Amino acid sequence: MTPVKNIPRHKRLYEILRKHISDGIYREGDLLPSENELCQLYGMTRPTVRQALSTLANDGYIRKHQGKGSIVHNLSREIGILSVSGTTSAVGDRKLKTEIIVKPVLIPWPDIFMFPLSELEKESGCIYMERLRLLDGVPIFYDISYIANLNLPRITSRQFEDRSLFRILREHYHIEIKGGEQRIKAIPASEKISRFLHLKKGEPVLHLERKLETNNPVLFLYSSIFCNTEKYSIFGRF
Amino acid sequence: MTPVKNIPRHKRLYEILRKHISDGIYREGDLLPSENELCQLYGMTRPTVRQALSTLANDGYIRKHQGKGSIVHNLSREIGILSVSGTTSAVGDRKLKTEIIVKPVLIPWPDIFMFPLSELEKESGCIYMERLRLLDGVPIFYDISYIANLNLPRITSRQFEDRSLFRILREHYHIEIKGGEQRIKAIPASEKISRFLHLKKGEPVLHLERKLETNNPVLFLYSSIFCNTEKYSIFGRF
DNA sequence: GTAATCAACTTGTTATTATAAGTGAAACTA
DNA sequence: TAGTTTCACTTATAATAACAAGTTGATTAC
Repeated sequence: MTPVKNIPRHKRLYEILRKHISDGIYREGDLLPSENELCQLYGMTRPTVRQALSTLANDGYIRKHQGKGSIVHNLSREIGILSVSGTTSAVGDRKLKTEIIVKPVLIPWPDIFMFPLSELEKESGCIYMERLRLLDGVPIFYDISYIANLNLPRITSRQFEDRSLFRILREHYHIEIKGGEQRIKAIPASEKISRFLHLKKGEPVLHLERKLETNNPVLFLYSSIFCNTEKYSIFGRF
Repeated sequence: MTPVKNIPRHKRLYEILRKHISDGIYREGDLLPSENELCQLYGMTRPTVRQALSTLANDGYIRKHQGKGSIVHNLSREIGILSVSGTTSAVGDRKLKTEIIVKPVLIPWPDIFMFPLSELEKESGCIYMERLRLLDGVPIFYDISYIANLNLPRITSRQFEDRSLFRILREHYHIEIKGGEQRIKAIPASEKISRFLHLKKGEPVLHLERKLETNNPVLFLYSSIFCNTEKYSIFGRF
């Protein structure tokens, strides 16, 4: 199997440029090479290049200006979980450490769940886990994940310590996140949450309920995330 | 002045389809006409149609499936201020009533501001206003807006009651929102905020700090928004 | 009846070509 | 000098073409 070269060219260019931006080869405010230059550089035609640039712009890495060029716009490095977009999650994984609180277990779905579930999902049961994510040692996210138990053999016995859940799903099960929806609220911290996030009970906590869609049209990831936004903000772009 | 027909075809198709989805002509789960059918229907070629569909997909109105078609995905009707994208704001303006608390006034910028300001902005002063936005009579948003006083004659004397700020800027000043960034936090309600949002002091409030970019590269809109998320959530898609 | 195959449909990818429109700086004019 | 025009460059829009790849349902073979 040669899974390498089947990636479309515009996606490959997207990844190259995104990496260059992340790595600082192109820096904030820089003008990217013009579309025609990119065509020459990477041996593609303009529609292909434009598709890559359009995705980059959509993900907030660049901003396009007619008559001027594409300007790098990478100042998003707060906590970017709002944008999972694209093939790789835009989170700065570097300093974000993950602690498993409840290892993946197979349980029945909760009676009342934050999103409606399909029959198929209900039947197959739910893989459940709880994780705490720390930034520079400070607990920031308390993350409760739910996944339907659909064609995910041995997932409950995998090592989640360092790798992100997304990466495991991609590398072992060829599951890619395609998009999703979320609800955001400000709520008072419960006893449990306040303990994990080092807050007083009742203090404001950001609560996200997310449903992520995958390339498998019947498989969704659900998560309920509690954020301590005392020191950090959630950052988003649109 | 004939500002009508200069709108590109893909944008026009985008607006048509978006309206049809909003109006319920195409309903949740429906399959949109195929790309080739849309070509025939509206007399366009496939790249043009595809661009419109791509924007729709990006804004969350449809979801595309290779080999299958484009499926309407309109279940976003919570409070969609997270996505300003496109030519019109995706907010359900219908039931959202606006109350002016502080009419637009020209003031100097606050000494400490939530975003860094350019010299040009600092010099020109700041148009300031406060608005309360109610959904079905319940106060949901407390909205503090800041705009640099750049080529916006007579804006402090305009009627903001019903129309949205965005619409006024578009219709009178040809200013379009192109994108932006925002920070989200959960904070305890201050005395003032709790009064306006009908909450107790200290109760959790969602706080958004937004910087919106416009088609004028030196003009930005800033706003600080406090949301009562007790009954409603902020809804987003990605 | 069941399973495999195929055909007709869908969107995805890519190349080619042409023209429009915005930007910015150099050249030109008053 | 100050203002204007022009030009070379950028991205935006749009049509045309061909083939790849995923989906679905009907047909066929067993």
